[in-house]
Amino acid sequence: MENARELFQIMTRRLGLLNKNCCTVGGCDLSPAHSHILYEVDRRHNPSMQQIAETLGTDVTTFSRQVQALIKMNLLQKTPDPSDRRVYTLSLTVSGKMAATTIDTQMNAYLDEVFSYMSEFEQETLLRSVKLFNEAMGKSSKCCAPVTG
Amino acid sequence: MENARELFQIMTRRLGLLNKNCCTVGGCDLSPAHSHILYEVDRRHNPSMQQIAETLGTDVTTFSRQVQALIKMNLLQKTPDPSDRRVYTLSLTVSGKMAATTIDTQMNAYLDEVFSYMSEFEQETLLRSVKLFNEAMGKSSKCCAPVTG
DNA sequence: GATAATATTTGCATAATGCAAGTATGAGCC
DNA sequence: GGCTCATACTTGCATTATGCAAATATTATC
Repeated sequence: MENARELFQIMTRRLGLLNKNCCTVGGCDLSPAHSHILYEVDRRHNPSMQQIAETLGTDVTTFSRQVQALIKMNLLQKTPDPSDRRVYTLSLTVSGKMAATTIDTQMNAYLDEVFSYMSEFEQETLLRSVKLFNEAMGKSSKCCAPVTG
Repeated sequence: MENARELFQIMTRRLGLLNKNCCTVGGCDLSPAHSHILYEVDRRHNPSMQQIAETLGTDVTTFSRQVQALIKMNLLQKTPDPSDRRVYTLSLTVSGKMAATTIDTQMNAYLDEVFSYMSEFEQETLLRSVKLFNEAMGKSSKCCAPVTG
């Protein structure tokens, strides 16, 4: 396990599995895709549908349907933007906010458990490194460019 | 962007998009799922179907069909295990090996580009940290346990 | 040699995806 | 104002992906 790609491949695979497992929230069984949407809407301020879809790299039509599903589950709200009536603004319902928080807590709990196998110093180094890595990816123009954050 | 989950969420999203983009290899347009299979078969020695499916966290029946698709694309081979005829052993064809290598190269090239926005020291620290993190996840019993490597 | 366990495949029903086309609103220009 | 074009979002439709239950074939157990 020497080259960079290898390390990241294994890591993302594991985190992906984690994502699958951590999405069961109070009866509702959220797919990773749905969980990602809640996460992203939560961290933004009244984003439009298009913005979130682009950020997540999802086709808008697929995204439209995912949003419909989340609305039906009473986790998401769609509000028409008064300044441009073509646009819909997304926000979490109370249940949606709760679901997002629960998922976040579960994920962090799992990460804490993993961190227990690392020293304090190693943890901090890891988080600092990932932060720098994210920033570097943000600067890169090659691909994955639409992802902000 | 302060808690651990947040950092990893953003990172995996970006790397996921990268995976999507990097899978176009010589005409063949591989899905991330297919690419993961090639990757995993490549790094193992004649694994069984079950082993790979479990490692990737995929249902065996879904996996069986993914394998069929890759065989049809002439990237993968299925050989009956002489010592247990229930078992099929997977291996890459020459084209499959080539595809896997190409993807690996593309991914590493992209990562190199990203690394250009980081200092030598930061890169090394990142890779060392991720390695430790992977090992820690391997030790964790909570979830994602089946993933070896 | 009968029964249980394992590895893989197929049937089937469901869900996810994305392109093309449709609707509704806004912007630019005469 | 009114025509044309661009934009934000939704629906039709065909394709693909998914997973459970059941089938098949082989091996292990007793």
